[in-house]
Amino acid sequence: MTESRASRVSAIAADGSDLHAGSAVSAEVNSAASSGAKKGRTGKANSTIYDIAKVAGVNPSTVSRALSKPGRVSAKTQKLIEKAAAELNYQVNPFARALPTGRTNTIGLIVADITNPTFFDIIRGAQATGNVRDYTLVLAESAESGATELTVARRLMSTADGLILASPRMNDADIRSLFADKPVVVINREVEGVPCVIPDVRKGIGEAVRSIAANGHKKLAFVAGPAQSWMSARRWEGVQEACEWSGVEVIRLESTKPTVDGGRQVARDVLSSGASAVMTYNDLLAIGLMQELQAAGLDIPDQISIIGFDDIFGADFTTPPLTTVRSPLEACGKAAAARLLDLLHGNGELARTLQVETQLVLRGSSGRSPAR
Amino acid sequence: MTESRASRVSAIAADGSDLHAGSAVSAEVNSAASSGAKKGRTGKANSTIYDIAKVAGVNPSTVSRALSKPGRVSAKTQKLIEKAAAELNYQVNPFARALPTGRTNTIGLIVADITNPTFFDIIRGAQATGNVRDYTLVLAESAESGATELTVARRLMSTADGLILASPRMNDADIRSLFADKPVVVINREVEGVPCVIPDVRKGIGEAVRSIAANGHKKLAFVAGPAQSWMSARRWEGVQEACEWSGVEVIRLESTKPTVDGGRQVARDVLSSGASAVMTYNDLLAIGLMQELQAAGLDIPDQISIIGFDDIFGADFTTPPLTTVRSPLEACGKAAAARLLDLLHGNGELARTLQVETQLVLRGSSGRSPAR
DNA sequence: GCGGGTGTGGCAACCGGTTGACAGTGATGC
DNA sequence: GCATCACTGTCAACCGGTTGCCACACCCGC
Repeated sequence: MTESRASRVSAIAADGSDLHAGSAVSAEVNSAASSGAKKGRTGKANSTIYDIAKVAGVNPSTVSRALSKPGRVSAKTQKLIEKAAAELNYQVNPFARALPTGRTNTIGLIVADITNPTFFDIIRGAQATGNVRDYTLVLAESAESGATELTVARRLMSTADGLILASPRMNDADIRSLFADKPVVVINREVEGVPCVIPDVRKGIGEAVRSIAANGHKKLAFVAGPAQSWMSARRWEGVQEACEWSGVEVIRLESTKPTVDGGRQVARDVLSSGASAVMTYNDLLAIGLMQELQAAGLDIPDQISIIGFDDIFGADFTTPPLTTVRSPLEACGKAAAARLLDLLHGNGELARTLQVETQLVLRGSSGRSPAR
Repeated sequence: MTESRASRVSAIAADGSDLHAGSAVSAEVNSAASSGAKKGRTGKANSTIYDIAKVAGVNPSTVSRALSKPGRVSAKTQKLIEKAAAELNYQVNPFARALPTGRTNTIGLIVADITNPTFFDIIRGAQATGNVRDYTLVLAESAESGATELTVARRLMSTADGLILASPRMNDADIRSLFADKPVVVINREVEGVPCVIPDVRKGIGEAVRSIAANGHKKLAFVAGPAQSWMSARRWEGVQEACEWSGVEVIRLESTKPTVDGGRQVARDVLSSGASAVMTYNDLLAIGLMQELQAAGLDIPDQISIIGFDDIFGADFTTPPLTTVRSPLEACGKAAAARLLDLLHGNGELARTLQVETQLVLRGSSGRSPAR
């Protein structure tokens, strides 16, 4: 039987070791490409470049070149080999390719929590761009901890060609040390010396605060996110700045956690603050806050206006639908992947920060200040 | 236990050559584990079993065995090698391991759409279980098409040890042909001869319809999902059965697509149907429907009751929050992964269908029939 | 006709593990 | 005391591509 390739009998538990362990989810998207040969049964017996070489009557190395070094072989041989490859329904073995080259055609993406909808669109964007350029995106979760994040990043680094860090929790020095090793692109944070993609909060916030001021609100509360969040700090800065500019008084409230629950918990502080408009660090907080305020009998937006951040999936499920400052998350993911791939292919410009624009999405949860 | 460590980050690109193409997202979750050696600069220069062999003064093959064949080497040598491995901060190269064995410690999961929240919890569950057993989960997207699904499945099959198909669109024969090749587990559908994990719709539907009947509703509309959806058919059957049992009249309405938009579009039919309660194929339809009905001035649940299916993320963001029949999606993901791993390790029971229970989650969108 | 340049293909040595076959060792059995 | 056997470790041949180096052809110009 020709080489049968270790039928998946396997066995072997490969259970965990003392250190490490980890797992991964990886999403693959087809692009075009029919699988080649017709019928299903082409199944298992994958062909190799050796098979192709035999059919085409050339050396395996020539096949390898024909398939991966455009122009290295003559047009005639090229045709020959391509025909044979198609005939045998050949597909490269990614492992075999990765072994000698170290090139895996894989980029890593690390997020704090796979199920956080904020990251959803980032994943999708990065995935889409990777897809186009024939790269696999490997997604890793850091469980919201800077330490595990670094561990995970190092491990991922060993099998991926480059890394995208979305809202990383680890410190700048660690990120730079990763970057020293292989290409890295950071999303939602600015790190000196490392290419970054960040939403330009000012435009969206400016629109939001202007809208608030125009609606007659005099006092705005900002519900902050996690203390270590770079993005939360930027948003707070932006809000302060815009408020100063617009002559709106602003106060800052703290949340326990950036979730729906955290939003509920902050409702009391919001009420006692006397603000007639609220902006929250993210949409989940806004949704929780809105639920709690409505439960307390408040009418939104007639009695209090609420504006979130991000425009996540479900932000328009609420009643009234949530007004929010949209971060173009999918665009961030796309841009980050594109930069990373450029870096990998040497078109690497200097490490420069790329800003993508935010914008206010006006829906029902914000409106005129109650005539008090 | 000791050995193993299989860093299996992997992810595998399955990229390809001219044909093929595709990309993947893979999510990794750390577990515990400090990365081993202290400082950061251990960086790139990965050590190999050859390095360990030199340090420990044994043959590389002995190292290989010590690390992956428990009991094959003497305890003394084992200790020696482990010490050397730890010292060098060794991590197996997953590609090198995969090449000769064909074993990738990777399982594939195919969903129709990565951004569909229904699959979210399935992904998370499968991921969690895979993680525990030291397997990487590779997620592939089929773009809702049976044909691309098969293509993607075949490709994934070549790099994964087994496959999980969530709500597959391809036909039974194709699924069986995949199963003939490597272990496959299907979620949300029953395929003769292939292990399946499906929610037992009856319990949840029974509860829902009983609640509807108890609230005095006489006529229920069921908004169906895609024609080729196995799950939609089961739900319709379940609803019919339960309605017969409870003496509620039921009619079936068709939706254009199983999304929020589809829900909006079906609102007219719902209104003209004269039903006072509606169950929809999934939550997205329910949410869209609710929005449209509310926009038309209807009060929910006072004038019409709405019940969805799945209990996706955001189902409780609505006002009123959505009553829904929860499918334990995360449990499905976990169970499917567990079955697949059992299959891979030979503990494979016969192909049997596993049912997980559904339950009614009573929230605000359903209530008493309007006294008409 | 000869030296030099360019375009092509072959050879063989990797990449880093895995594994079947086998040899050396010591223990055990009779 | 010798054959048997279980236990350990080594040897070497893979897995399937990639790539540096070289050889051979062929074309060119002089």
